[in-house]
Amino acid sequence: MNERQTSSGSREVTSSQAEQTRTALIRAALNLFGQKGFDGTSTRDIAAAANANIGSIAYHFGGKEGLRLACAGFIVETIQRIAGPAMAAAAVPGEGERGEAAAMAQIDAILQRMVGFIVAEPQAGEIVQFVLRELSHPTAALDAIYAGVFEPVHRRLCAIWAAATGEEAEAEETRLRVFAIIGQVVYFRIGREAVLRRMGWSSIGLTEAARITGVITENVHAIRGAVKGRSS
Amino acid sequence: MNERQTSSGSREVTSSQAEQTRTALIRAALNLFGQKGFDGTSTRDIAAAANANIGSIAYHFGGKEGLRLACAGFIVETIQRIAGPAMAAAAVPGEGERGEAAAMAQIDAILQRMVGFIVAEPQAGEIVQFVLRELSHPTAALDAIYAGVFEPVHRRLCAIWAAATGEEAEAEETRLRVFAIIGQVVYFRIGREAVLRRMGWSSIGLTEAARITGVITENVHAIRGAVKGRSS
DNA sequence: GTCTATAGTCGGATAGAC
DNA sequence: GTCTATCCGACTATAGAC
Repeated sequence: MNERQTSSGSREVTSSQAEQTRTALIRAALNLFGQKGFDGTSTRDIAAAANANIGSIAYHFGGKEGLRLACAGFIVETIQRIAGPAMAAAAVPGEGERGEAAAMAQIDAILQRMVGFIVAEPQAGEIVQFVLRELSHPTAALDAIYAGVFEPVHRRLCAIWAAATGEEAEAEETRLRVFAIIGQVVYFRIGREAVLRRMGWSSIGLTEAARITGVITENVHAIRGAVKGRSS
Repeated sequence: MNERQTSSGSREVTSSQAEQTRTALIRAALNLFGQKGFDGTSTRDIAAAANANIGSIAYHFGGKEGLRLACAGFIVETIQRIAGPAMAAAAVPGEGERGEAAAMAQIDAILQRMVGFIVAEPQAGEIVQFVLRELSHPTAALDAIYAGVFEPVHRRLCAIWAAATGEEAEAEETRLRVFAIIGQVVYFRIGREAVLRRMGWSSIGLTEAARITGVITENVHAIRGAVKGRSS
Protein backbone atom coordinates (compact mmCIF):
# COMPACT_ATOMS: atom_id res chain seq x y z
CA MET A 1 0.00 0.00 0.00
CA ASN A 2 1.74 3.05 1.26
CA GLU A 3 5.27 2.55 0.09
CA ARG A 4 7.77 4.57 2.00
CA GLN A 5 11.44 4.75 1.40
CA THR A 6 13.32 3.13 4.21
CA SER A 7 15.47 5.79 5.75
CA SER A 8 18.47 3.48 5.81
CA GLY A 9 21.20 4.96 3.72
CA SER A 10 21.05 5.58 0.00
CA ARG A 11 17.79 6.13 -1.72
CA GLU A 12 16.85 3.77 -4.45
CA VAL A 13 17.32 5.13 -7.94
CA THR A 14 14.04 6.97 -7.59
CA SER A 15 12.26 3.94 -9.00
CA SER A 16 9.50 4.26 -6.52
CA GLN A 17 6.36 2.34 -7.14
CA ALA A 18 4.83 5.52 -8.49
CA GLU A 19 7.64 6.11 -10.95
CA GLN A 20 7.48 2.53 -12.11
CA THR A 21 3.78 2.75 -12.80
CA ARG A 22 4.32 6.03 -14.57
CA THR A 23 6.88 4.72 -17.02
CA ALA A 24 5.00 1.47 -17.51
CA LEU A 25 1.97 3.49 -18.53
CA ILE A 26 3.99 5.63 -20.92
CA ARG A 27 5.61 2.69 -22.61
CA ALA A 28 2.32 0.86 -22.94
CA ALA A 29 0.62 3.97 -24.26
CA LEU A 30 3.36 4.70 -26.76
CA ASN A 31 3.15 1.16 -28.02
CA LEU A 32 -0.61 1.16 -28.37
CA PHE A 33 -0.91 4.70 -29.73
CA GLY A 34 1.65 3.83 -32.37
CA GLN A 35 -0.10 0.60 -33.16
CA LYS A 36 -3.74 1.53 -33.15
CA GLY A 37 -3.73 5.27 -33.03
CA PHE A 38 -4.76 7.62 -30.25
CA ASP A 39 -8.47 7.34 -30.91
CA GLY A 40 -8.25 3.63 -31.51
CA THR A 41 -6.69 3.02 -28.13
CA SER A 42 -8.71 2.87 -24.94
CA THR A 43 -7.39 3.81 -21.56
CA ARG A 44 -8.52 0.40 -20.40
CA ASP A 45 -6.19 -1.26 -22.88
CA ILE A 46 -3.33 0.95 -21.79
CA ALA A 47 -3.88 0.24 -18.12
CA ALA A 48 -4.13 -3.49 -18.80
CA ALA A 49 -0.95 -3.53 -20.89
CA ALA A 50 0.89 -1.64 -18.16
CA ASN A 51 -0.48 -3.87 -15.44
CA ALA A 52 -1.93 -0.83 -13.80
CA ASN A 53 -5.46 0.25 -13.09
CA ILE A 54 -7.47 2.75 -15.01
CA GLY A 55 -7.52 5.33 -12.30
CA SER A 56 -3.76 5.66 -12.34
CA ILE A 57 -3.84 7.35 -15.72
CA ALA A 58 -5.90 10.18 -14.37
CA TYR A 59 -3.75 10.31 -11.29
CA HIS A 60 -0.40 10.50 -13.04
CA PHE A 61 -1.26 12.38 -16.21
CA GLY A 62 -4.59 14.01 -15.60
CA GLY A 63 -6.13 12.02 -18.42
CA LYS A 64 -5.57 10.44 -21.77
CA GLU A 65 -4.43 13.68 -23.34
CA GLY A 66 -1.79 14.20 -20.69
CA LEU A 67 -0.52 10.72 -21.38
CA ARG A 68 -0.01 11.59 -25.01
CA LEU A 69 2.07 14.58 -24.04
CA ALA A 70 4.11 12.43 -21.68
CA CYS A 71 4.78 10.07 -24.59
CA ALA A 72 6.17 12.96 -26.59
CA GLY A 73 8.51 13.81 -23.74
CA PHE A 74 9.63 10.20 -23.57
CA ILE A 75 10.33 10.17 -27.29
CA VAL A 76 12.40 13.32 -27.14
CA GLU A 77 14.44 11.90 -24.28
CA THR A 78 14.95 8.60 -26.05
CA ILE A 79 16.04 10.11 -29.33
CA GLN A 80 18.33 12.59 -27.65
CA ARG A 81 19.89 9.79 -25.67
CA ILE A 82 20.48 7.71 -28.81
CA ALA A 83 21.23 10.31 -31.43
CA GLY A 84 22.40 13.16 -29.26
CA PRO A 85 25.95 11.94 -28.57
CA ALA A 86 26.45 10.84 -32.17
CA MET A 87 25.30 14.20 -33.42
CA ALA A 88 27.26 16.23 -30.94
CA ALA A 89 30.43 14.19 -31.32
CA ALA A 90 30.33 14.79 -35.04
CA ALA A 91 31.74 18.24 -34.95
CA VAL A 92 31.30 20.06 -38.20
CA PRO A 93 34.68 19.79 -39.95
CA GLY A 94 36.51 22.77 -41.28
CA GLU A 95 36.64 23.83 -44.87
CA GLY A 96 38.85 22.56 -47.64
CA GLU A 97 39.03 19.22 -49.42
CA ARG A 98 39.80 17.25 -46.31
CA GLY A 99 36.96 18.84 -44.40
CA GLU A 100 34.50 18.05 -47.15
CA ALA A 101 35.50 14.42 -47.29
CA ALA A 102 35.17 14.17 -43.54
CA ALA A 103 31.74 15.72 -43.71
CA MET A 104 30.64 13.19 -46.30
CA ALA A 105 31.92 10.38 -44.15
CA GLN A 106 29.77 11.73 -41.32
CA ILE A 107 26.76 11.83 -43.59
CA ASP A 108 27.34 8.24 -44.61
CA ALA A 109 27.51 7.19 -40.99
CA ILE A 110 24.39 9.12 -40.09
CA LEU A 111 22.47 7.68 -43.02
CA GLN A 112 23.37 4.19 -41.97
CA ARG A 113 22.23 4.84 -38.43
CA MET A 114 19.04 6.49 -39.61
CA VAL A 115 18.09 3.59 -41.84
CA GLY A 116 18.94 1.15 -39.09
CA PHE A 117 16.84 2.97 -36.54
CA ILE A 118 13.93 4.27 -38.56
CA VAL A 119 13.47 1.45 -41.01
CA ALA A 120 14.82 -1.72 -39.48
CA GLU A 121 14.66 -1.28 -35.72
CA PRO A 122 11.52 -3.02 -34.53
CA GLN A 123 11.59 -1.15 -31.24
CA ALA A 124 11.54 2.15 -33.07
CA GLY A 125 8.34 1.22 -34.85
CA GLU A 126 6.08 2.58 -32.18
CA ILE A 127 8.03 5.81 -31.95
CA VAL A 128 8.03 6.35 -35.69
CA GLN A 129 4.33 5.59 -35.93
CA PHE A 130 3.56 7.93 -33.09
CA VAL A 131 5.54 10.73 -34.68
CA LEU A 132 3.97 10.14 -38.07
CA ARG A 133 0.54 10.45 -36.58
CA GLU A 134 1.50 13.67 -34.88
CA LEU A 135 2.87 14.99 -38.14
CA SER A 136 -0.39 14.45 -39.94
CA HIS A 137 -2.46 15.75 -37.07
CA PRO A 138 -0.39 17.96 -34.85
CA THR A 139 -1.21 18.32 -31.18
CA ALA A 140 0.82 19.82 -28.40
CA ALA A 141 2.89 16.63 -28.50
CA LEU A 142 4.30 17.60 -31.89
CA ASP A 143 5.54 20.92 -30.56
CA ALA A 144 7.72 19.08 -28.07
CA ILE A 145 8.97 16.62 -30.67
CA TYR A 146 9.66 19.27 -33.25
CA ALA A 147 11.61 21.45 -30.85
CA GLY A 148 13.43 18.53 -29.27
CA VAL A 149 14.17 16.36 -32.29
CA PHE A 150 13.19 17.63 -35.73
CA GLU A 151 14.60 21.09 -35.57
CA PRO A 152 17.99 20.33 -34.01
CA VAL A 153 18.60 17.24 -36.13
CA HIS A 154 17.66 18.96 -39.36
CA ARG A 155 19.75 21.99 -38.51
CA ARG A 156 22.67 19.77 -37.72
CA LEU A 157 22.36 17.90 -40.99
CA CYS A 158 22.21 21.17 -42.88
CA ALA A 159 25.47 22.24 -41.26
CA ILE A 160 27.18 18.98 -42.18
CA TRP A 161 25.79 19.11 -45.70
CA ALA A 162 27.09 22.64 -46.03
CA ALA A 163 30.50 21.46 -44.91
CA ALA A 164 30.38 18.70 -47.51
CA THR A 165 29.37 20.88 -50.41
CA GLY A 166 30.43 24.41 -49.65
CA GLU A 167 26.84 25.58 -49.77
CA GLU A 168 25.22 27.87 -47.25
CA ALA A 169 23.93 25.84 -44.30
CA GLU A 170 20.72 27.76 -43.78
CA ALA A 171 20.01 28.54 -47.41
CA GLU A 172 16.52 27.62 -48.53
CA GLU A 173 17.95 25.23 -51.06
CA THR A 174 20.07 23.44 -48.50
CA ARG A 175 17.17 22.98 -46.13
CA LEU A 176 15.02 21.56 -48.90
CA ARG A 177 17.84 19.33 -50.05
CA VAL A 178 18.23 17.86 -46.59
CA PHE A 179 14.50 17.23 -46.39
CA ALA A 180 14.67 15.38 -49.68
CA ILE A 181 17.47 13.22 -48.33
CA ILE A 182 15.57 12.46 -45.14
CA GLY A 183 12.56 11.63 -47.27
CA GLN A 184 14.45 8.89 -49.02
CA VAL A 185 15.05 7.22 -45.70
CA VAL A 186 11.71 7.81 -44.08
CA TYR A 187 9.69 6.58 -47.02
CA PHE A 188 10.95 3.08 -46.49
CA ARG A 189 9.20 3.13 -43.16
CA ILE A 190 6.05 4.92 -44.21
CA GLY A 191 5.63 2.99 -47.41
CA ARG A 192 6.97 -0.14 -45.78
CA GLU A 193 3.89 -2.14 -46.64
CA ALA A 194 4.14 -1.17 -50.31
CA VAL A 195 7.89 -1.77 -50.30
CA LEU A 196 7.50 -5.23 -48.82
CA ARG A 197 4.95 -6.25 -51.41
CA ARG A 198 6.81 -4.80 -54.34
CA MET A 199 10.16 -6.18 -53.27
CA GLY A 200 8.75 -9.53 -52.32
CA TRP A 201 10.26 -9.17 -48.86
CA SER A 202 8.60 -10.51 -45.76
CA SER A 203 10.26 -7.98 -43.47
CA ILE A 204 13.01 -5.39 -43.42
CA GLY A 205 15.89 -6.79 -41.43
CA LEU A 206 19.60 -6.22 -41.55
CA THR A 207 20.02 -7.60 -45.05
CA GLU A 208 17.29 -5.48 -46.55
CA ALA A 209 18.38 -2.42 -44.59
CA ALA A 210 21.86 -2.78 -46.06
CA ARG A 211 20.46 -2.79 -49.59
CA ILE A 212 18.43 0.30 -48.85
CA THR A 213 21.36 2.07 -47.26
CA GLY A 214 23.48 1.24 -50.28
CA VAL A 215 21.08 2.79 -52.73
CA ILE A 216 20.43 5.89 -50.66
CA THR A 217 24.11 6.44 -49.96
CA GLU A 218 24.84 6.24 -53.64
CA ASN A 219 22.06 8.72 -54.32
CA VAL A 220 23.33 11.19 -51.77
CA HIS A 221 26.86 11.03 -53.09
CA ALA A 222 25.55 11.67 -56.59
CA ILE A 223 23.58 14.66 -55.38
CA ARG A 224 26.55 16.05 -53.53
CA GLY A 225 28.67 15.68 -56.64
CA ALA A 226 26.16 17.59 -58.71
CA VAL A 227 25.82 20.38 -56.17
CA LYS A 228 29.56 20.75 -55.82
CA GLY A 229 30.22 20.51 -59.55
CA ARG A 230 27.66 23.20 -60.19
CA SER A 231 29.50 25.90 -58.29
CA SER A 232 32.90 25.26 -59.82
CA MET B 1 -20.23 19.11 -60.83
CA ASN B 2 -22.29 15.99 -61.28
CA GLU B 3 -23.93 15.41 -64.60
CA ARG B 4 -27.57 14.81 -64.29
CA GLN B 5 -28.31 12.09 -66.74
CA THR B 6 -31.45 10.13 -67.00
CA SER B 7 -30.87 6.46 -66.88
CA SER B 8 -31.33 6.08 -70.60
CA GLY B 9 -28.53 4.22 -72.20
CA SER B 10 -25.37 5.30 -70.48
CA ARG B 11 -23.77 3.45 -67.63
CA GLU B 12 -24.64 3.65 -64.00
CA VAL B 13 -23.13 7.11 -64.06
CA THR B 14 -26.70 8.26 -63.88
CA SER B 15 -27.05 10.34 -60.81
CA SER B 16 -30.13 8.89 -59.33
CA GLN B 17 -30.95 10.00 -55.86
CA ALA B 18 -29.42 6.83 -54.51
CA GLU B 19 -26.22 7.27 -56.46
CA GLN B 20 -25.96 10.86 -55.37
CA THR B 21 -26.26 9.93 -51.74
CA ARG B 22 -23.72 7.17 -52.26
CA THR B 23 -21.06 9.42 -53.70
CA ALA B 24 -21.81 12.18 -51.22
CA LEU B 25 -21.23 9.71 -48.43
CA ILE B 26 -17.99 8.49 -49.95
CA ARG B 27 -16.62 11.96 -50.46
CA ALA B 28 -17.57 12.99 -46.94
CA ALA B 29 -16.11 9.82 -45.49
CA LEU B 30 -12.88 10.16 -47.43
CA ASN B 31 -12.53 13.70 -46.23
CA LEU B 32 -13.21 12.89 -42.61
CA PHE B 33 -11.24 9.64 -42.53
CA GLY B 34 -8.27 11.49 -43.96
CA GLN B 35 -8.70 14.31 -41.52
CA LYS B 36 -9.48 12.58 -38.27
CA GLY B 37 -8.76 8.96 -38.99
CA PHE B 38 -11.12 6.03 -39.25
CA ASP B 39 -11.55 5.55 -35.53
CA GLY B 40 -11.74 9.26 -34.93
CA THR B 41 -14.63 9.67 -37.32
CA SER B 42 -18.19 8.84 -36.38
CA THR B 43 -20.84 7.74 -38.80
CA ARG B 44 -22.92 10.61 -37.48
CA ASP B 45 -20.35 13.10 -38.68
CA ILE B 46 -20.14 11.45 -42.07
CA ALA B 47 -23.88 11.44 -42.52
CA ALA B 48 -24.12 15.05 -41.44
CA ALA B 49 -21.32 16.15 -43.78
CA ALA B 50 -22.98 14.32 -46.64
CA ASN B 51 -26.40 15.70 -45.80
CA ALA B 52 -27.65 12.19 -45.46
CA ASN B 53 -29.01 10.25 -42.55
CA ILE B 54 -27.17 7.69 -40.52
CA GLY B 55 -29.18 4.78 -41.76
CA SER B 56 -28.09 5.33 -45.34
CA ILE B 57 -24.57 4.22 -44.52
CA ALA B 58 -25.76 0.82 -43.50
CA TYR B 59 -28.05 0.71 -46.47
CA HIS B 60 -25.46 1.56 -49.10
CA PHE B 61 -22.31 0.07 -47.65
CA GLY B 62 -23.41 -2.37 -45.03
CA GLY B 63 -21.62 -0.37 -42.35
CA LYS B 64 -18.66 1.81 -41.57
CA GLU B 65 -16.18 -0.79 -42.73
CA GLY B 66 -17.85 -1.10 -46.11
CA LEU B 67 -17.65 2.65 -46.48
CA ARG B 68 -13.89 2.50 -46.00
CA LEU B 69 -13.60 -0.05 -48.78
CA ALA B 70 -15.74 2.11 -51.03
CA CYS B 71 -13.37 4.99 -50.35
CA ALA B 72 -10.50 2.85 -51.54
CA GLY B 73 -12.36 2.13 -54.75
CA PHE B 74 -13.04 5.81 -55.23
CA ILE B 75 -9.37 6.61 -54.75
CA VAL B 76 -8.28 4.05 -57.29
CA GLU B 77 -10.74 5.40 -59.84
CA THR B 78 -9.69 8.98 -59.19
CA ILE B 79 -5.98 8.34 -59.49
CA GLN B 80 -6.41 6.21 -62.56
CA ARG B 81 -8.50 8.92 -64.14
CA ILE B 82 -5.88 11.58 -63.39
CA ALA B 83 -2.63 9.71 -63.75
CA GLY B 84 -3.72 6.89 -66.01
CA PRO B 85 -3.74 8.76 -69.32
CA ALA B 86 -0.48 10.55 -68.53
CA MET B 87 1.16 7.27 -67.65
CA ALA B 88 -0.21 5.34 -70.59
CA ALA B 89 0.49 8.10 -73.09
CA ALA B 90 4.08 8.15 -71.98
CA ALA B 91 5.19 5.16 -73.94
CA VAL B 92 8.56 3.89 -72.87
CA PRO B 93 10.98 5.23 -75.45
CA GLY B 94 13.41 3.05 -77.31
CA GLU B 95 17.05 2.66 -76.48
CA GLY B 96 19.91 4.86 -77.47
CA GLU B 97 20.87 8.40 -76.54
CA ARG B 98 17.68 9.94 -77.84
CA GLY B 99 15.52 7.43 -76.06
CA GLU B 100 17.26 8.07 -72.79
CA ALA B 101 16.83 11.79 -73.06
CA ALA B 102 13.17 11.32 -73.83
CA ALA B 103 12.79 9.07 -70.82
CA MET B 104 14.36 11.69 -68.57
CA ALA B 105 12.01 14.30 -69.96
CA GLN B 106 9.12 12.03 -69.02
CA ILE B 107 10.49 11.62 -65.54
CA ASP B 108 10.77 15.37 -65.14
CA ALA B 109 7.18 15.78 -66.23
CA ILE B 110 5.98 13.05 -63.90
CA LEU B 111 7.90 14.50 -60.96
CA GLN B 112 6.34 17.87 -61.53
CA ARG B 113 2.88 16.37 -61.63
CA MET B 114 3.53 14.25 -58.58
CA VAL B 115 4.70 17.18 -56.50
CA GLY B 116 1.79 19.24 -57.72
CA PHE B 117 -0.71 16.59 -56.83
CA ILE B 118 0.71 15.01 -53.71
CA VAL B 119 2.24 18.02 -52.04
CA ALA B 120 0.45 21.11 -53.25
CA GLU B 121 -3.03 20.02 -54.32
CA PRO B 122 -5.37 20.73 -51.44
CA GLN B 123 -7.98 18.38 -52.81
CA ALA B 124 -5.50 15.53 -52.77
CA GLY B 125 -4.89 15.99 -49.09
CA GLU B 126 -7.66 13.72 -48.01
CA ILE B 127 -6.61 11.02 -50.46
CA VAL B 128 -3.00 11.14 -49.40
CA GLN B 129 -3.92 11.07 -45.73
CA PHE B 130 -6.25 8.16 -46.26
CA VAL B 131 -3.59 6.20 -48.11
CA LEU B 132 -0.97 6.99 -45.49
CA ARG B 133 -3.22 5.63 -42.79
CA GLU B 134 -3.82 2.49 -44.78
CA LEU B 135 -0.11 2.09 -45.27
CA SER B 136 0.58 2.18 -41.58
CA HIS B 137 -2.35 -0.05 -40.74
CA PRO B 138 -3.36 -2.06 -43.74
CA THR B 139 -6.91 -3.22 -44.16
CA ALA B 140 -8.66 -4.65 -47.18
CA ALA B 141 -8.74 -1.11 -48.53
CA LEU B 142 -4.98 -1.14 -48.99
CA ASP B 143 -5.13 -4.24 -51.14
CA ALA B 144 -7.32 -2.40 -53.59
CA ILE B 145 -5.13 0.69 -53.58
CA TYR B 146 -1.92 -1.26 -53.90
CA ALA B 147 -3.17 -3.30 -56.82
CA GLY B 148 -4.85 -0.36 -58.52
CA VAL B 149 -2.32 2.40 -57.92
CA PHE B 150 0.93 1.54 -56.19
CA GLU B 151 1.96 -1.49 -58.15
CA PRO B 152 1.19 -0.21 -61.67
CA VAL B 153 2.63 3.24 -61.05
CA HIS B 154 5.81 1.94 -59.49
CA ARG B 155 6.25 -0.62 -62.24
CA ARG B 156 5.77 2.05 -64.84
CA LEU B 157 8.30 4.33 -63.23
CA CYS B 158 10.79 1.50 -63.08
CA ALA B 159 10.38 0.95 -66.81
CA ILE B 160 10.93 4.62 -67.57
CA TRP B 161 13.89 4.78 -65.21
CA ALA B 162 15.35 1.76 -66.95
CA ALA B 163 14.91 3.50 -70.29
CA ALA B 164 16.69 6.56 -68.92
CA THR B 165 19.64 4.73 -67.47
CA GLY B 166 20.01 1.47 -69.30
CA GLU B 167 19.46 -0.47 -66.09
CA GLU B 168 17.22 -3.47 -65.75
CA ALA B 169 13.64 -2.34 -65.07
CA GLU B 170 12.77 -5.02 -62.54
CA ALA B 171 16.17 -5.30 -60.92
CA GLU B 172 16.10 -5.03 -57.14
CA GLU B 173 18.30 -1.97 -57.30
CA THR B 174 16.04 -0.21 -59.76
CA ARG B 175 12.96 -0.86 -57.69
CA LEU B 176 14.66 0.48 -54.58
CA ARG B 177 15.96 3.47 -56.48
CA VAL B 178 12.48 4.38 -57.66
CA PHE B 179 11.18 4.06 -54.12
CA ALA B 180 13.87 6.45 -52.95
CA ILE B 181 12.85 8.93 -55.61
CA ILE B 182 9.20 8.68 -54.67
CA GLY B 183 10.21 9.13 -51.06
CA GLN B 184 11.71 12.51 -51.84
CA VAL B 185 8.37 13.68 -53.12
CA VAL B 186 6.13 12.05 -50.56
CA TYR B 187 8.06 13.28 -47.55
CA PHE B 188 7.10 16.82 -48.32
CA ARG B 189 3.52 15.79 -47.70
CA ILE B 190 4.10 13.53 -44.74
CA GLY B 191 6.54 15.83 -43.05
CA ARG B 192 4.63 18.85 -44.23
CA GLU B 193 4.19 20.21 -40.75
CA ALA B 194 7.90 19.96 -40.04
CA VAL B 195 8.74 21.40 -43.45
CA LEU B 196 6.44 24.36 -42.95
CA ARG B 197 7.96 25.21 -39.60
CA ARG B 198 11.53 24.76 -40.70
CA MET B 199 11.08 26.67 -43.93
CA GLY B 200 9.04 29.39 -42.32
CA TRP B 201 6.28 28.79 -44.84
CA SER B 202 2.64 29.16 -44.00
CA SER B 203 1.51 26.74 -46.68
CA ILE B 204 2.77 24.88 -49.71
CA GLY B 205 1.33 26.53 -52.79
CA LEU B 206 2.54 26.89 -56.33
CA THR B 207 5.62 28.90 -55.41
CA GLU B 208 6.80 26.49 -52.77
CA ALA B 209 5.97 23.48 -54.91
CA ALA B 210 8.15 24.90 -57.66
CA ARG B 211 11.09 25.19 -55.28
CA ILE B 212 10.60 21.63 -54.13
CA THR B 213 10.27 20.34 -57.66
CA GLY B 214 13.46 22.15 -58.59
CA VAL B 215 15.49 20.53 -55.87
CA ILE B 216 14.09 17.05 -56.42
CA THR B 217 14.52 17.26 -60.18
CA GLU B 218 18.12 18.27 -59.71
CA ASN B 219 18.61 15.35 -57.34
CA VAL B 220 17.11 12.85 -59.72
CA HIS B 221 19.24 14.05 -62.60
CA ALA B 222 22.31 13.74 -60.43
CA ILE B 223 21.36 10.20 -59.45
CA ARG B 224 20.72 9.24 -63.02
CA GLY B 225 24.10 10.63 -64.03
CA ALA B 226 25.82 8.57 -61.37
CA VAL B 227 24.01 5.37 -62.29
CA LYS B 228 24.72 5.85 -65.96
CA GLY B 229 28.33 6.88 -65.45
CA ARG B 230 28.91 3.82 -63.31
CA SER B 231 28.18 1.34 -66.07
CA SER B 232 30.28 3.03 -68.72
C1' DG C 1 -34.75 5.03 -50.55
C1' DT C 2 -34.93 7.79 -46.66
C1' DC C 3 -35.45 8.87 -41.99
C1' DT C 4 -36.27 8.17 -36.74
C1' DA C 5 -36.01 5.82 -32.57
C1' DT C 6 -33.79 2.68 -29.96
C1' DA C 7 -31.00 -1.17 -28.49
C1' DG C 8 -26.61 -2.55 -27.01
C1' DT C 9 -21.77 -1.58 -26.43
C1' DC C 10 -17.82 0.84 -25.06
C1' DG C 11 -15.09 4.78 -23.75
C1' DG C 12 -13.21 8.48 -20.42
C1' DA C 13 -13.52 10.37 -16.16
C1' DT C 14 -14.33 10.40 -11.18
C1' DA C 15 -15.57 9.48 -6.29
C1' DG C 16 -14.38 6.98 -2.56
C1' DA C 17 -12.68 2.71 -0.23
C1' DC C 18 -8.39 0.77 1.15
C1' DG D 1 -0.75 5.69 -4.42
C1' DT D 2 -3.67 2.20 -5.81
C1' DC D 3 -7.83 0.16 -7.00
C1' DT D 4 -13.01 -0.54 -7.73
C1' DA D 5 -17.54 0.84 -8.89
C1' DT D 6 -20.14 3.76 -11.38
C1' DC D 7 -21.84 7.69 -14.15
C1' DC D 8 -22.58 9.72 -18.37
C1' DG D 9 -21.83 10.41 -22.92
C1' DA D 10 -20.94 8.74 -27.66
C1' DC D 11 -20.70 5.28 -30.76
C1' DT D 12 -22.48 1.53 -34.35
C1' DA D 13 -26.04 -0.98 -35.95
C1' DT D 14 -30.79 -2.15 -36.63
C1' DA D 15 -35.80 -2.33 -36.84
C1' DG D 16 -39.61 -0.17 -38.57
C1' DA D 17 -42.37 4.04 -40.03
C1' DC D 18 -42.96 6.83 -44.08
